[in-house]
Amino acid sequence: MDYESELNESQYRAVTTIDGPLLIVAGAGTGKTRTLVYRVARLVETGVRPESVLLLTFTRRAATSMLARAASLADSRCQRVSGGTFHSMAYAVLRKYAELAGVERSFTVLDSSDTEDLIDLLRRQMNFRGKERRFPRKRTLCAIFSMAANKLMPLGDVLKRYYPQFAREKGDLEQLLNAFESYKRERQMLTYDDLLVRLRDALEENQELCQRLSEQYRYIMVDEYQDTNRLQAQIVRLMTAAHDNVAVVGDECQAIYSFRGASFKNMLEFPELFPKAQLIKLEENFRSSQPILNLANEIISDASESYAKRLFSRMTEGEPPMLVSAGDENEQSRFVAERIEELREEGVPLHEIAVLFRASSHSFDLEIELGKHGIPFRKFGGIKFAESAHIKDALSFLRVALNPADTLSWFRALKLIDHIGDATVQQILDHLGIERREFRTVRAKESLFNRLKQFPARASYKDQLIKLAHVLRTIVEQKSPHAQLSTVLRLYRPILKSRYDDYPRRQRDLEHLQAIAKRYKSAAELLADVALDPSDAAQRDGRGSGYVTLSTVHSAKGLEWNTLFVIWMTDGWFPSSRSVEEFEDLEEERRLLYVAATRAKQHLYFTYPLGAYRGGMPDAPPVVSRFLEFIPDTILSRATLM
DNA sequence: TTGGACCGCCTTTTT
DNA sequence: GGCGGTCCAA
Ligand SMILES: Nc1ncnc2c1ncn2[C@@H]1O[C@H](COP(=O)(O)OP(=O)(O)OP(=O)(O)O)[C@@H](O)[C@H]1O
Repeated sequence: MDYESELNESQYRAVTTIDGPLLIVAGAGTGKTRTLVYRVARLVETGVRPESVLLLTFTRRAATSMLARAASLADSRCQRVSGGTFHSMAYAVLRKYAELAGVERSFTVLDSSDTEDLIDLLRRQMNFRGKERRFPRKRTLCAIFSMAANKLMPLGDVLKRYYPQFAREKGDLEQLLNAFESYKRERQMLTYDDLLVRLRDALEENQELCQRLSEQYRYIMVDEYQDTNRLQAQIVRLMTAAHDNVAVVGDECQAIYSFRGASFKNMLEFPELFPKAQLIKLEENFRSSQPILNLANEIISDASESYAKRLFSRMTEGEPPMLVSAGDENEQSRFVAERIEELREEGVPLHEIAVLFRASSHSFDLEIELGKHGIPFRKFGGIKFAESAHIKDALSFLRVALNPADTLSWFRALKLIDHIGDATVQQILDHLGIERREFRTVRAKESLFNRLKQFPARASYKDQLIKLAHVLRTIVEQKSPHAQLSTVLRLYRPILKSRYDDYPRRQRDLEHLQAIAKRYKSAAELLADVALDPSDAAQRDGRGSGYVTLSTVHSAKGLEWNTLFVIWMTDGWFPSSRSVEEFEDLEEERRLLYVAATRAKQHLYFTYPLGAYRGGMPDAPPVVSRFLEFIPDTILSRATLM
């Protein structure tokens, strides 16, 4: 391939600078992703073993599509390059080198709702209630603990800095954290954060592992480096100990994940971690027309911590972005739907159109309206398939069968039976001796599940409990996750119907889950994939092109569309009213809007409803987002729907 | 011990 | 409009 004609001069330099540490700093749409794709292709073409190249991205979806592009551009061997998120890579490494890393190979991955449930369970057991003071709720607890892990900060510092209102609970929180950590360790459960922490610890403590990993991965690339955290930076440093071959790309203006412990300071600190680092800047935007970039520059130039970059493009022609005020929410939805219909008639393919919003619930009304207009759409972000209750219910049986020490899943499965609550589950687990023994072999598991039938059960739930025991026994013997799910569903379907009014929808989800399960040979793989990728696993199939994309701005990162709508540009919604108090939070909202605006290639609309609607800023009439309010008409034209 | 009724608080972004 | 906590009947 002729790399020089496909890339501009600095991109070409980034692609051909192969050895040693490299920091690529670049604005939106300047070809960072393209550069990484070509860099992968180039490495493979010059004879580097594809398996020794590692591409770390923000979602697994991004990695898959980048590798597919590299393969189609150059060499099909690019498909064999290792790609994924830090978390999926950590999972793979911990499984592969379980002994060296000091974990059981059969460890369970807890997704965020499992983690919340576990913390809730422990909090209740430790009984912090009854106190006058308010104790943080489970979501907040997870966020606090996660922040400490990802920012490498002691709990006390996290409290002082981000949660001063709970600083007085430090003692109790530390106690809870300790209980949480030992509970997970005893049962070989790893949260998302643990995947990274345990990998880091293993790399630090075990020279051999460190050595073997740096040999396995000779060339490492990290996309979206501005949204990595310090823990991830440590991992990158340790994994490249033997060769320093690492290229990271990022844009400080697009840092939008600080709520998850990420910090764009990683970009600034990269040269300290890798003193030999070369710096390459990409400046020309290839995505958007200049009028769109003018608006983006305007949004970000108001930033109080002024970023020096200004985006420019050779596509100087184009209409300026438009700000449209609607009477109420539904008028906003109708405007978007009707405009999409017009575009469709003009021949714009639906996959070149997207609607973005700050929070996933903001699109509910639009979803109904698009339905009425017969416009197919797909939604990204928000509630995840794998985190809905019915999917977790069904999978909890597979988890128990795989790892009977997974008490969390026992609670979930047993409590599906009427008249069994927390107390009864605990009695059952005591009866089974779950906490004391190990159950690895099929034999041991079978006799365990048989013992379930001998539990002195009350008449009110005895029959159901025996059925459940039978289901568990059966699925231990079954190999394929598809067959196992069929067994589970025989028990679970009636329960589903009695519990949920909207069971037809949920039943369809379960059928979908079964279809997904067909792709897997073992329950362990299925469960890991579902946990590591709670939304994608369900959406991987059928990447058709005949639909409009609806997405949170966060999930739209790195993507681009010809025509873009950003809805709910009402102050209090975007920026979110919860982020306007703290300066740093507000700046992150601004960067978020910058990310949104720079997704558009040619047409960009912002809409906001004027009609009174509760929420956002209570008791105040809705006004347009402070980020757009004072932008001159020449840069952002205005229209009102009537 | 479970589960239903009631009340008050909070409401985001994701691996 | 949902979730978490509390109170009470069965
Ligand atoms: N040298 C080039 N010649 C032609 N088109 C290019 C070139 N570089 C990038 N592009 C195109 O510009 C668009 C933006 O590129 P890309 O997605 O790689 O940018 P990015 O820096 O990753 O963007 P962002 O950070 O905003 O997600 C893509 O459509 C890409 O194909």
